[in-house]
Amino acid sequence: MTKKDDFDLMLFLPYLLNQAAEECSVSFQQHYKDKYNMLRTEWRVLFHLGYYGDMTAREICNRSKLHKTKVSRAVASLQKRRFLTREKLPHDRRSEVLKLSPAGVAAYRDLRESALSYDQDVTKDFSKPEVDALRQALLKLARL
Amino acid sequence: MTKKDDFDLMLFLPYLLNQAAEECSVSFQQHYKDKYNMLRTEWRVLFHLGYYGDMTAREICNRSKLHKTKVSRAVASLQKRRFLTREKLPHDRRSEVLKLSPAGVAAYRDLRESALSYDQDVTKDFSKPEVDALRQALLKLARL
DNA sequence: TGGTAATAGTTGAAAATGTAACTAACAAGA
DNA sequence: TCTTGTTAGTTACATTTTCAACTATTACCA
Repeated sequence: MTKKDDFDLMLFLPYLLNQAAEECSVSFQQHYKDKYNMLRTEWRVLFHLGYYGDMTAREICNRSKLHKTKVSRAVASLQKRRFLTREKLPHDRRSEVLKLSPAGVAAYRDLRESALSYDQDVTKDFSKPEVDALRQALLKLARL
Repeated sequence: MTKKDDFDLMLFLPYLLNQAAEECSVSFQQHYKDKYNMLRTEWRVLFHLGYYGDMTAREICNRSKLHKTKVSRAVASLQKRRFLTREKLPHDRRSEVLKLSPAGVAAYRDLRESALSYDQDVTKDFSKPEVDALRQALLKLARL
């Protein structure tokens, strides 16, 4: 019980992934948290809309794997702060297309810059092939 | 706004890490959640004690980077369910050594097996060097 | 048609988390 | 000793998240 089985906690993937993800998430937070007063889920929604273009909440759920209640609340909050607008679809009035407002687009563009430079900064201690391999591995693990 | 900047959301590290970590965490959850009714923080504490041996809450915080309130609550909960005991240190009565009870050890051993086989399963589509590289990269990102 | 099932999205209550303030114990210098 | 500062850990309160139930709308099919 003192140490060493044939299992190294430090190298256990879910644990390691969580540690790395937390570290990155927390340090990236400052970019959107203070400046735009956004939560993690909110900037994710913003990024999806900014990057992929207009879509419904359901589509965001599918792509991001965020739960629909989380998305629903993030959307409500972004709307209240005029970062996006919603519009019922004429042929299916259950769903609504979400569109970024000009302010939303501006915030997206700004945060995209932050993200880009953050990404460069966090990967600067890796070689190009290392980073590519890492991203591919993560994509596979995330089942994307 | 429609697509393609010189930034790929899908490859943004904090996002990708989060997706991969979520996927793994959620799918590993079933092992400790249903069987032992534990939360993520709780099995983490259990694993630390099981793997590294008896230690104080503070030491768990340092190693795991979990916040002390989280650890405090996890410890309280594990104690209530008789997975561990606490004992004040004679020379510094602020801190307490945490020790797994026999039930705690049993749970740890059982979950360690699950973890081991889960880890093997999730990495089975990678070559050995790939997995090693991945773990090293994650260790670096997590600043461990 | 009418009836059942499925889907998009919202809401309320319960559980979990984060933040800050707190208690208790120690430390160290005047 | 007294005062100030630090550390281990807990608690209270506000914010988030989760889960399940809900509304409204569409889909299917007898």
